[in-house]
Amino acid sequence: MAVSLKDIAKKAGVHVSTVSKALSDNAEINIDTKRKIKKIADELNYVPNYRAQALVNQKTKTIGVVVPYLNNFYYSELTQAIKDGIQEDYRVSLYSKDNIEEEFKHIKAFKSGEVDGAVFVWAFLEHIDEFKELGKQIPLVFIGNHQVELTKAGSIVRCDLQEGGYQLTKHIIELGHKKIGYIGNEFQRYQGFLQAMKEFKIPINNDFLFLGPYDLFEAGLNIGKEIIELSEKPTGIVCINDEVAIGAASTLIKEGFKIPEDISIGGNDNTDFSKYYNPPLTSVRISKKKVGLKAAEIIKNKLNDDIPENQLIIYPPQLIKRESTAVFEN
Amino acid sequence: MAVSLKDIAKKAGVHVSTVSKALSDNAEINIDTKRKIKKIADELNYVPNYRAQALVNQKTKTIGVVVPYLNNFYYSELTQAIKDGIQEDYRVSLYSKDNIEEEFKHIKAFKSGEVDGAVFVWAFLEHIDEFKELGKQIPLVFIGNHQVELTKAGSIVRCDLQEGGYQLTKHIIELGHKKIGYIGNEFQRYQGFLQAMKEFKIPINNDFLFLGPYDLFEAGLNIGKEIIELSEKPTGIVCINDEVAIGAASTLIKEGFKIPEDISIGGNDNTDFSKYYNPPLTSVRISKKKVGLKAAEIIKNKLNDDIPENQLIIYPPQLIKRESTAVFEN
DNA sequence: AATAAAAACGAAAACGTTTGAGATTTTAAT
DNA sequence: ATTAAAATCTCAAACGTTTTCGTTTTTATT
Repeated sequence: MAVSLKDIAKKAGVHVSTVSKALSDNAEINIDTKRKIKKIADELNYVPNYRAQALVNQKTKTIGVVVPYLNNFYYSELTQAIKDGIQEDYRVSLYSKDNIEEEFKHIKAFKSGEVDGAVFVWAFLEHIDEFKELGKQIPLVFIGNHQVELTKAGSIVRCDLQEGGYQLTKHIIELGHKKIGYIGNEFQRYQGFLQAMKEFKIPINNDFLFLGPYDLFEAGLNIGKEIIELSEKPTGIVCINDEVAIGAASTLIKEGFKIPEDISIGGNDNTDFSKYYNPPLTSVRISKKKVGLKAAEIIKNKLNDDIPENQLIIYPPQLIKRESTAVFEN
Repeated sequence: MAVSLKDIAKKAGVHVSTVSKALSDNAEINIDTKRKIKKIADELNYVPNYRAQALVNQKTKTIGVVVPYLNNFYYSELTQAIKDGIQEDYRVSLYSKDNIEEEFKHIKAFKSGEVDGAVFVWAFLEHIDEFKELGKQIPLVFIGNHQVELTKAGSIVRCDLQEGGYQLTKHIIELGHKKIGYIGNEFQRYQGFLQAMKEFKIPINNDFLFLGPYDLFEAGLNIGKEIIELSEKPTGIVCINDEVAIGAASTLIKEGFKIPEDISIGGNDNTDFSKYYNPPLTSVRISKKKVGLKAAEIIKNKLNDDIPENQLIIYPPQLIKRESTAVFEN
């Protein structure tokens, strides 16, 4: 069906290897022969067979990107950034994972050589041994993970989420709030929250803590309902991300609460829409773009045999104060 | 490095072909031999070489998905849906395109056999000839496009955007608005807008028309500023999508306008966050999930040689009335 | 016990490239 | 004109599978 080197060779009256070399501008082929061969290739609309090239070159020219899912601003922006950094030189294969087993499946697939390198977003630490093994075969980059152990398998690129959680909490404390809640379960950010609370000696009320795998609008919406039920309510809330913050805000607003007058709410990730929300959402910016591009850069460098040692790169977060947080007026 | 069939064969004292057959449970291999070979393969941690399989089977087990970009709810939700429909059986390679040339590059790459099938989201009609050619090689699905001509190259799955634009406009008209604006440039939706305006004999004021490639928050924000500058302002605005609607709303709200009391705004796509916005955004639901899953299903069916004819599938839209649109009070 | 049939395995080609070594031709140097 | 060197091309192996066909061994049939 598709035209191959053989077809060109036949038409040009030369050997396949000559054609191959001519098309790759090999110096040992006569310039006239090259011209002739290229012309025929053009006429026949020749495109090299990807599968054959992959086999003989031992490369698929593909980078695998394993990400939980896409319909979430944090992940989609990050994924886009990784892609932007890679697309010129490599194809990007996308793999989502709802659970540990799916990630394991992908690791195994990668061992079969279907990608030249891989980026894991929030990898499961349970796979540390598999990662170490895979890391010997192809370059790996982990995004988000804070476990230094992973540098034995690949490089790590992340933002300082603890510092982000700390800054946001501190900001709310400095606005005069004493009754502060937390929604979500990301370890580092929660540590930052605790750090600030401890530093400023703010007592922690367990009723204000909603620790769980909450990261969607709907989760925020539901927690908002729970907050409304509380007899004593927090006046400031630190949310694991912007979706949860907006989900919670939407419930509170619907029930007549004013933000920030009645309750201050802060998000995380500074996703695109946070500044367009009503009110514009205070959030912690983590450079998804920088992180994604850096991950791409590291992978590409490793594939070019530069910088063989694994790196650990941490970007600082930045608190973006907007109008969803305000001074606590008694 | 990686262990191959040859390694297993050597250890088992049999021929490679025997190993290959044994591992694929071919009936002509003795059950004991199979057991023995499988055990050795297990011990050696064998995984079949993807690249070799791709070459000999003439299949990459990969579907290419070409989408403008990801950091936009419409595209990311759609892409996720396509992936969900495909992932079990095929890998998903993602290709973004900022412009025509990039799409052309992808088409050419697909001709080289790097994917077994492809989904194009909002394909450029300029490539119709290339699509027809590629369509002979691998199954194609186009999402969003309304040009029937494309069915000569592949199947089309889309929502009835004109009907959506019509319904939304009609809804705003029926709320009593006479001064109605439009932001965006999608052909079908704009046709729906015009259709409703004509049907209800509402005069069109060119000052209220903002026709351009606007589909991001920021574009909406900027148009919002332009609207504020107008001496006579529209009281109802139909937006090409939710991002533009929210961008425009954010400016208007910032400048003291009340939504919907002063201006009604309607979006399109019914993206996840529209119902969480303040106020919750009236929007037109188009089933990104249904569309994505259907596209996946069609591709898979074609690869299984079922339903060889190209299809044209159109899903109806659904107007979701929320609180960003209200009766026009003079 | 002889023959046919079935079962189990091996040999080799094929997929379409790339690449290093070898063969041939041309050019340069004496 | 002879030889060396350079240029140009061909050969063949290799990448790691799958698969068809052929060969050998085992089992069944009379």
